[in-house]
Amino acid sequence: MRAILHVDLDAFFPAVEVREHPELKGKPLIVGADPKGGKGRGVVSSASYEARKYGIRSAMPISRAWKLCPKGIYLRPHFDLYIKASNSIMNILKIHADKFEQGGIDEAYLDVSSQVEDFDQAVQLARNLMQEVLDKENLTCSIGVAPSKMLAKIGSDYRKPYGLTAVKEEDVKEFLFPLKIRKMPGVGPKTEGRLKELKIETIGDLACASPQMLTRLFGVWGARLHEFANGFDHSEVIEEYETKSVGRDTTFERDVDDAELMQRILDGLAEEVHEDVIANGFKFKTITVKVRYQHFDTHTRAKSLSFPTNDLAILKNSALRLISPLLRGNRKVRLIGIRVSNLILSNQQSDTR
DNA sequence: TCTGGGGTCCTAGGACCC
DNA sequence: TCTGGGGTCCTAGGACCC
Repeated sequence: MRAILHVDLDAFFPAVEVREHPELKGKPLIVGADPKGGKGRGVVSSASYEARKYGIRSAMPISRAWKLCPKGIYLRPHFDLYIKASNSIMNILKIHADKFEQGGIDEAYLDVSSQVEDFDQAVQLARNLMQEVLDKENLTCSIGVAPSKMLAKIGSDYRKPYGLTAVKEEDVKEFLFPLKIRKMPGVGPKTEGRLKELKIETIGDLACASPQMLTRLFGVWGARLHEFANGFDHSEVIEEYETKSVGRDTTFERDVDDAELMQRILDGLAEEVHEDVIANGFKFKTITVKVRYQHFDTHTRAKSLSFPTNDLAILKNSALRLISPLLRGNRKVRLIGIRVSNLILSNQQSDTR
């Protein structure tokens, strides 16, 4: 029997802020960009449940959040605090898992198959974990218990906050089919729109759709969607991921057309990326720059070197050469960024590719 | 409503090699 | 003279996740 837990911390950033400042408890709290009286540029990172009552959600423009709830308490994120709290909690969870995979700052998958004799014991383990995290860290989480990662993830979201949802093998279809397609991990706004045009609204509709048609329209992803909808997901809890790329980008407070300013900012971003690369012992072969113009159309330019390097001067020069053509033509620029990929560990010899 | 910053994965065309 | 097929790498763009 396979038993997977997905643990998801409830409104994590605001919850940590409340823990540090108990007087904030019960207030509509919005962690994200500076709203600047409704003129701010940026988005909501995370909103407390009280703020969600006003319709405020993660990734919503902060200016819109301000209109919905001008009296809310708006905080800049304190990532150092969140990372510390996250690490403590992950260390608690890890102990109870055969295999452990962190899926972000506020969530993790645990394969607990050999820790339990049956499904009911897995549910009890989840219950104990929720209690242990609350006792030790004074933060709440929600957990999904299921035979697969995908179902566990949908489960953890099903009864938030401080909710436990267990989906047994024999109940999979009954649980899954009535859900909206958007609940499926990997179905975002675009895929939702395309599926709705095909009159596919629920996971049950998706399960009954022709897999050939889904593959034609969505490629390999379409085939997986169909399998997921029918409850098939054999993906494993992966202990270690390797970093594939390192990058930095920045959005200007106002759209700019000053090429010299942009060059200085790009140099600064290159220095930050370089620091990260050195700290992790990487070399890189590919450099990619990104420019987002005034109305959000975004372009990238990439160049692969014939050799891996970690040299800052090469990084800066390459980035400048790549970005220059994108900055001609006096278009106002909203964002610039730089990323390196094709990484190898710098203590390895160079022709590893 | 007007869209952050950190990433991952997929697609598709073209170059190039055997 | 009128054009194969498989594999890999590169580049640009797009969808998605937290």
